[in-house]
Amino acid sequence: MPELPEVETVRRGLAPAMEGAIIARAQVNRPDLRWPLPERMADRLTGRRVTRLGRRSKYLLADLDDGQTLIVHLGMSGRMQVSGIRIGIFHHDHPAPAKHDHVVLHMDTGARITFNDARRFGAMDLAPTRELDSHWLIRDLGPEPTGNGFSEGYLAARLRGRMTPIKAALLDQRIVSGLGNIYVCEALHRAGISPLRKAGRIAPARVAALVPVIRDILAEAIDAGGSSLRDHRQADGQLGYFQHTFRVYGRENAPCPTDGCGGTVRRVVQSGRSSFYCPLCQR
DNA sequence: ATGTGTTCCTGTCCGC
DNA sequence: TGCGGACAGGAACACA
Repeated sequence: MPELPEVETVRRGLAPAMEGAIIARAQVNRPDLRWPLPERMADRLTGRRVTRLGRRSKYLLADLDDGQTLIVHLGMSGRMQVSGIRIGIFHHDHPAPAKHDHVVLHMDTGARITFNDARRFGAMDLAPTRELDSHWLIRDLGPEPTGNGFSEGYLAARLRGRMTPIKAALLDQRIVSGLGNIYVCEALHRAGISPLRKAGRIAPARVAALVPVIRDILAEAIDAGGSSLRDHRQADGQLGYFQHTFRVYGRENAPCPTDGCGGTVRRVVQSGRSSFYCPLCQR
């Protein structure tokens, strides 16, 4: 499900309920998600104060006061929802336990953080905070697309000589981390680049143009609270609304929204995943 | 090294 | 209303 904007949206919603609060009780309802959960996870979380809730790529990172960090990935269908706190004038009551509520953190403030993941492609691990950069899930990640490391020069260098389609290259988390199927489709449309084009065969000026396009689209999506198709919810349960601005994703056979283009959005499957694009204005 | 297809799991939707 | 198949926002893994 979630790509960088959805994870960042969730992080922002969870932070007020988690940062500074103590995990009074960690409820772990099954031994595994995509992989086994950490050994004795409930014991190791109980009594710990969350000092900071960060994010790297699509990973949420909850730093704890004992030098460990809880790493959380939402996979395709994962949600992290907060209850038992007041947001503005609204009080979010605790919901009834639901199917696929795999981990629940009961905070000492009365807040509750529920990790629900039907498909169980999500993951959690615990690792020393100072060793996070060398953690096997983190170490090979490319730069954050919103950061300085993701520059026109960097991207050009990473794409040079690559015969793989640009679609696959942008989905490769080692090249740039945080993009997924939706935002790659949308960014390529805005940049006028076909998802089928070989990554190493894009004119330098067009590669350069891709960088600000990706930055802008992610920033806009975060502002909109992410994109809610099936699973994504903000931490307070609200829907994101960036999906209403999709130009091509999920719009097979719709007219291309580019001014004066007149093309029709097509869907093709690339390495097992749908790509939506306009064959007229994306070359 | 690089590129591609398969796999994990559950839920939903669509056509018959 | 039921049933089968396609498809879903991710990404590790096996293999050519």
